[in-house]
Amino acid sequence: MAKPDSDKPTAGGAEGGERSDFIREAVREHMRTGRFGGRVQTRFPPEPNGYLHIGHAKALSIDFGIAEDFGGKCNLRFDDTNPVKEDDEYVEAIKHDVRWLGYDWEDRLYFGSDFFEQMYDYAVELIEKGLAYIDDQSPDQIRETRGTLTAPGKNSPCRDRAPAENLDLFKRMRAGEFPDGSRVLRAKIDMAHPNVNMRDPVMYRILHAEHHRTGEKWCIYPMYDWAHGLEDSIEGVTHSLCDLDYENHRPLYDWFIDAINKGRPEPIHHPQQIEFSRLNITYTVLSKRKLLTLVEDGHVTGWDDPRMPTLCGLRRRGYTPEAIRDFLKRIGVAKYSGINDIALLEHCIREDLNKTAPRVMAVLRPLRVVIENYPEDQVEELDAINNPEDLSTGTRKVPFSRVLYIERDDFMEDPPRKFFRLAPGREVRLRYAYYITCTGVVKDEKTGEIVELRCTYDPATRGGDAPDGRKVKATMHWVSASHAIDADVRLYDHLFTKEDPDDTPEGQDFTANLNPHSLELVTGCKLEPGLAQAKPGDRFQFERLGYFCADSDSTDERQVFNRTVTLKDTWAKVRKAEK
RNA sequence: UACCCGGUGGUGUAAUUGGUAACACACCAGGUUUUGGUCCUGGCAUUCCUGGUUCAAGUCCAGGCCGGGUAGCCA
Repeated sequence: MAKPDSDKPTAGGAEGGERSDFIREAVREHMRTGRFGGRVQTRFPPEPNGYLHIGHAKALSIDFGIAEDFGGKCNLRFDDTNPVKEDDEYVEAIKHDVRWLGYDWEDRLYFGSDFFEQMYDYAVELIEKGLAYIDDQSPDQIRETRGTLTAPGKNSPCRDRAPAENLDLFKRMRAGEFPDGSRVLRAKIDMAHPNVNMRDPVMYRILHAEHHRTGEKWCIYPMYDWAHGLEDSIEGVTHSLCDLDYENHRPLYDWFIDAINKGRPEPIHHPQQIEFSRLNITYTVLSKRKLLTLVEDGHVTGWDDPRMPTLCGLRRRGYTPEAIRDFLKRIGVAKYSGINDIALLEHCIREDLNKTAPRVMAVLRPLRVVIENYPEDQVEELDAINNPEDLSTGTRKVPFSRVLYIERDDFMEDPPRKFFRLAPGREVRLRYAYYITCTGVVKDEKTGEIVELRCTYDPATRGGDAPDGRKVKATMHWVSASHAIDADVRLYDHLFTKEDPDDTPEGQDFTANLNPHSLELVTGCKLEPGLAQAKPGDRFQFERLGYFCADSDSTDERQVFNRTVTLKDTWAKVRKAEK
């Protein structure tokens, strides 16, 4: 399906959906004029040399999204033209991430290396037409004679080699007669071209390396610029969507196809490349090189560290595919290279999880509370709502007893004006339980640290409502001390302290802006007992704190949770404003 | 001082393709609330500049200013 010749105008959604951006507009115009026979075919072309990150997800959402909007198809194609960097391990990881995000390439999985033979034949055609030549210069010589951005380059002494000799040399290159780096095949374009990419670019280099798919079959490998457009052409891709980096390369891709088609009875398919700006997010780096540095230098624990913007990192952090796709939809597509506020991503995950994550009570920094007038051995099972945004998820029972834990932050001995929570003599509500009043503070004699609160409860307020209608200013979460389970919780914050991590003093790199507090490990947390059943990947809202995701590091004795994102916190804002 | 591409609020996008600036996030101010969450209401831009065409310009034209990218046998 959607092969070059199945040119049936695409049905349903062929209007291009309700979304409007400059690419969809162009495709719509192509549909109107019949440019590609009413066909839309895209592709997502990662190189299998690393893990996908949210920037790739933007490309994914454009490639698959536009195909879907116009009733077309999107291929998954691995661009594997550099055997020394690529590996099967990445192929599998990438496929997994693409599927996780919710995109389906069906049976259209391709590898650039599947087309090596065809590309070789095209190269032979160019040589025969005198449009490509073998250059014996060294890499250094080629670089030196390329010229600069403002000065033209110089012709290679090999440039006017006869086609027959070029062909012979090219065949011998393939046959393995020459060592790595000794020769290359170059396109014969123009060494004085103002676009440096057009100064006789290298098409093939000699690389005696084992390829993850073709093994030892080849010892010459096509350069990306030569291969990429041909892969698109062979697959019948109508719209080659890519980021702005390749804008200056488009004339070259067009030149290659035109050169192949020159004098050819059956011209090969000529895709239309359209470039969009890549994703930038505040407090984040999104380049493979920088992400690799973070991993290799141990600034994070790995590619799936929950602070990483990789898809595996975001997944472990607790992000949902829905939230990521929603974010990508909201930021749109354009050519302007701006920077997106990470707050929007956080908004998207909150919005998703608010509707879907079960609420539970978890005390991160426990403060012991004894309800003095509550019977010593009594335990009550109280009803708690699982999700007030989705009552169909029902209720659960949580145990209440004489000794509880509350959050240390929820008590202040000497509270400022706007602090609504517990304080000496003050009454608050324990969620789904009772009103309690603080009657005493127990301190460590040596350190002065508060170790326990003494409180009384009002039995008439069971469930959290006062029959006399009296109000409290705060409702707090809690757990029963004897029933709670233990957990470690990882609190994550932005990986960098600057919106633009590259904004550094002279001589320093982006790692100078690493946030030393991007991970805070909190041990000895107390969770409501039901959480013992949580499985890695399960997401919850810890009431009043944020959204958390059970981590694979959890053991039978101790659950481990990662904080996906905090709840919006106006109290934190108030405190910050008063500082 | 070469070539390519951009410029609409704090941020990212929109504007029936020439008809009087919209949406979201952020921020600020209120309301509701058994989560200081959610939800609701209100506030927040003379579209980089200067000229021109036009009844009418964010949209078209000219010049300028500013920003990004480009010199791998990487992709």
